[in-house]
Amino acid sequence: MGIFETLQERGLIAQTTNEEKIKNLLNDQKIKFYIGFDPTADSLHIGHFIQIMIMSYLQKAGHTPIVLFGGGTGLIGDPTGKTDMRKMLSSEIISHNIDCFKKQMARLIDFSNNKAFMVNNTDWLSNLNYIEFLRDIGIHFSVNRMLSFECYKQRLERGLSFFELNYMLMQSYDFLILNRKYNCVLELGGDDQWSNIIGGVELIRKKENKEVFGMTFNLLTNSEGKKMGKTENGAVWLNENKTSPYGFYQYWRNVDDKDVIKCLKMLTFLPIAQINKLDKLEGEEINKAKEILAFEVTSLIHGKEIATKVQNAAKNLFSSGTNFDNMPTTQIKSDSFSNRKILIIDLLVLTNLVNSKSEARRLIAQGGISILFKDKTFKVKNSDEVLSVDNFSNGFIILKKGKKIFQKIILKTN
RNA sequence: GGGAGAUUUCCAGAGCGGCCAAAUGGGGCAGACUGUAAAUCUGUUGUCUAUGACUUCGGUGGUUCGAAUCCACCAUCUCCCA
Repeated sequence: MGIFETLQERGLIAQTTNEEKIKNLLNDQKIKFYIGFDPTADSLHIGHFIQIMIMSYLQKAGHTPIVLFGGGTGLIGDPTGKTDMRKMLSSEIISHNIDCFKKQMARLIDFSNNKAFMVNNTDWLSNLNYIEFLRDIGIHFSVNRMLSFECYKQRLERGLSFFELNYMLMQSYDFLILNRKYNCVLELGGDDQWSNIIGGVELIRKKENKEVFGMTFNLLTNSEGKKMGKTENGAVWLNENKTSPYGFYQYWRNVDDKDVIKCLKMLTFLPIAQINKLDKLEGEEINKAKEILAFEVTSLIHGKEIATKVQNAAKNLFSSGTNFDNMPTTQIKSDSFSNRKILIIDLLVLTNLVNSKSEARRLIAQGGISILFKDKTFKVKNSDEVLSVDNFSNGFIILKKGKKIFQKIILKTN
């Protein structure tokens, strides 16, 4: 079975410009392909992760990935699928973001010995001459046609600036340049990128009289069709400072029953036969599949060692073990105490478990906070309740918010 | 350039000059039930030194005992005409 079939089997492939030819290209030849990344944040998130997985698959199959950083296009912002115009970013922020992306990608993609390339489209976009660009590239794009694309239709209701409309031209131009410079013949992307991708394929056909290809991948959506990887903090980030490995693990541990198999296929390298076995699990047993999913994804991102740690931490907490290692921890200094005592509400705010004292009071009133010390659990019943230094006789206590959120509080004696 | 309209709390979207910290829905959070799932039901969802006080309804001023609500100007956006 070829690599194309592997991707297909895992439910990754959404659309292709020419399935037969792409299949042939990927299964029987060695090609260069590219995926673009917009450096709009200082960390990759789970949506990017799928793209990286795919690059990894294809690299292992002998193809050469080109990672394109949209340093130039990032200055515009992709209007696709966005209801509002994106914030414009300064070039300093963008280059910082690119550095962060590089580090994270290096985990799964081998950049040594020209096995993969990284390029930045600032290199060719920033020196463009407006008139030449219009004559050379702009002439090949029909605005009528562009506006008929689904992705722009939404924006037509809300407003789409000329500025943003150019995004498609620039992305298409990227493909043209990469084709000329690297002989890149395939552009990949999320399914929301479909129209931008065919823009490039058509441009190359018109300019170079060559046939190149495009293929998109399914976005990670849950059974209700909503994008996955969103939390109250915005996204599930790959950077450990933005989403802790423990939080990352927990996100996947808690996915809906209906989404586990899909996630296993799309986000792990687990053999399909093994996934099919897990698919047979029912009822409570599905939790096993979730554990595997969480472990596999976490180890791909944070490494096996950390994944093992956080998995143990989670297991211990939820099976009421007594091992509190490797869970999210906050240190507090003893000078946060007055008279060797601290209000529990204040502690909750201090540890960022809540955003305000009002929220803390509300939670306590609804019975959502408990404290664990000296191996016993106490529900906090009153917002006047106080914790004293003596309660830290083990050196720490555990704060519990709701059923799943734990925080270990270490008393730092300074 | 001319005209019409909009801007409300996380989002959508009500809002009569006093009874508006602001309806309703979504989302979030918590409780019950569970399997660290879903569904369902309940509560909650500006802040604080907390039965009261304070700060919010694009911005700045004004009218008024009193303004999210009225007026003026500014900003942004949408629509119609050129």
